[in-house]
Amino acid sequence: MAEQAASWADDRVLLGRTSTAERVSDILRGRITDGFFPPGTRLSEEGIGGALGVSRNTLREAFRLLTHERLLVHELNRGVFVRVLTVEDVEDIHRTRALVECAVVRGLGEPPYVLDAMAAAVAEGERASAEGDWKALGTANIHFHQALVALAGSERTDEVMRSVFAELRLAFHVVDEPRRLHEPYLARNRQILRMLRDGNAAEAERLLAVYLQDSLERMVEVYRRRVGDDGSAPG
Amino acid sequence: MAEQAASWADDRVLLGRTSTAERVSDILRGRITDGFFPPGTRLSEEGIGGALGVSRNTLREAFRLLTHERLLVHELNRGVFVRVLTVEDVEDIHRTRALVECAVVRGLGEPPYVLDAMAAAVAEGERASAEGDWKALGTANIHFHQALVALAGSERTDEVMRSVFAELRLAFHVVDEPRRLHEPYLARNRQILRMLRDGNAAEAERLLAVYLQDSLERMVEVYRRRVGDDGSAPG
DNA sequence: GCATATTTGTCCGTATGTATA
DNA sequence: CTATACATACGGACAAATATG
Repeated sequence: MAEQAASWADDRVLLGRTSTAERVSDILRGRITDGFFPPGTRLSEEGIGGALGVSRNTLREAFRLLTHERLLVHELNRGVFVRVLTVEDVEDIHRTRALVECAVVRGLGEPPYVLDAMAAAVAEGERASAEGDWKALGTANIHFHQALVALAGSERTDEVMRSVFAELRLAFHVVDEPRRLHEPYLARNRQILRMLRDGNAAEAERLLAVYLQDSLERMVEVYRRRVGDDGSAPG
Repeated sequence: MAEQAASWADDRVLLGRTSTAERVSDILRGRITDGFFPPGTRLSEEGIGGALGVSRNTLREAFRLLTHERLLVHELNRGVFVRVLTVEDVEDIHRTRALVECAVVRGLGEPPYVLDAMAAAVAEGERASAEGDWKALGTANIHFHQALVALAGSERTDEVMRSVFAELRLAFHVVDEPRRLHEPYLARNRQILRMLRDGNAAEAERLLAVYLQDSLERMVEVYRRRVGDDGSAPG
């Protein structure tokens, strides 16, 4: 434990800029989005703090950060848990996505557009699909939509949606049927990209709206089977 | 100081539900949006903690909450400051508003719409204007647009935009010409509300887009004079 | 440039309150 | 109802960084 603390200090000297709490939250965020801490898991202060060699106060700061990213829920005097999304959450996430993503496409100016990041995400998805790595395919799909949002050129919008997409990943870990959930959308992403390349933003927007509607329906269907209507959420 | 701590404890017994850090952050948020702590102010741990009768650890948690709401900026080993928005921030805020608010109006279904909250905000603005309370008029304008966003019925979108509007208020405190900044928009809000009442969402969206564009231009113009192009931001 | 005082970053120990077995 | 486990919040301590003279 003391040795761990020493290595932390070394890191700080090396890269200097971030606080201990931020680095702890980075680690935990990775564990959560990777599914190592599945939704519903309780993160005890003593357990995690001991394992990572940081004090409770520092760890609590990291918890606060992740709570505000909606990845953890904090129940007074009970502790923090990895968030379990309800069906209503999933629906609201898709509402927000539809609102923002379609507005981004509609707000595009004159073609041509800078589509490198979206093309890269499609390629990433094709690689993952060829290797049968469905979890990676889900990640690639999210990258595609993040790149789409980035076309708006708004830092705030990017950040907001990054957090929404992180929530979406929580839902992925609950249903855990990655192939059925992600494979059908690779072709659709490719199609949307093609429309944008052709400068046909209107058709791209239409495809995107249908895409999101379908995705929501399939998600809700599978989700209901898995967790029941109440979502068995702690809150 | 000890007496203050005792009163805190009493409060907790009374209303029971929220943590101390949350209540502290509520107080500080009020001080910031009221302009009591203007942008650029440094909030010392000792000073604030002593005044409010809470420990440093608790206060730091409150700071974290407000930092994630973008109201404070945290500089390593230097402390927390009330955020000073740059011109780029103001532009990005308006980009986000245009994207979301216009998308909300476009996404409205069949009329009639539930416009009570928007009507109440207009009435609030008329009252403030009649009394010459321009700060309150600015608040009423924000309430109008929050109510507009709420028409989408998305909890996440509401929360996201609440934070964006809180940032906007920071900019208000920098320019500090409240009448010039807020008075022209009361009539426009009334007009948008009328269009929605008539079920003419398309025209309402057009008016809204023009509104936001004008508002941004005026804001940037006044803002540049006040803080210079760099925004004199700490970060 | 240097020495000092101030402030933050991190951690610990502990008393109290709350939830649960 | 009691006992246990845990979270909340406080105060103190020391190192490290920053600000000040």
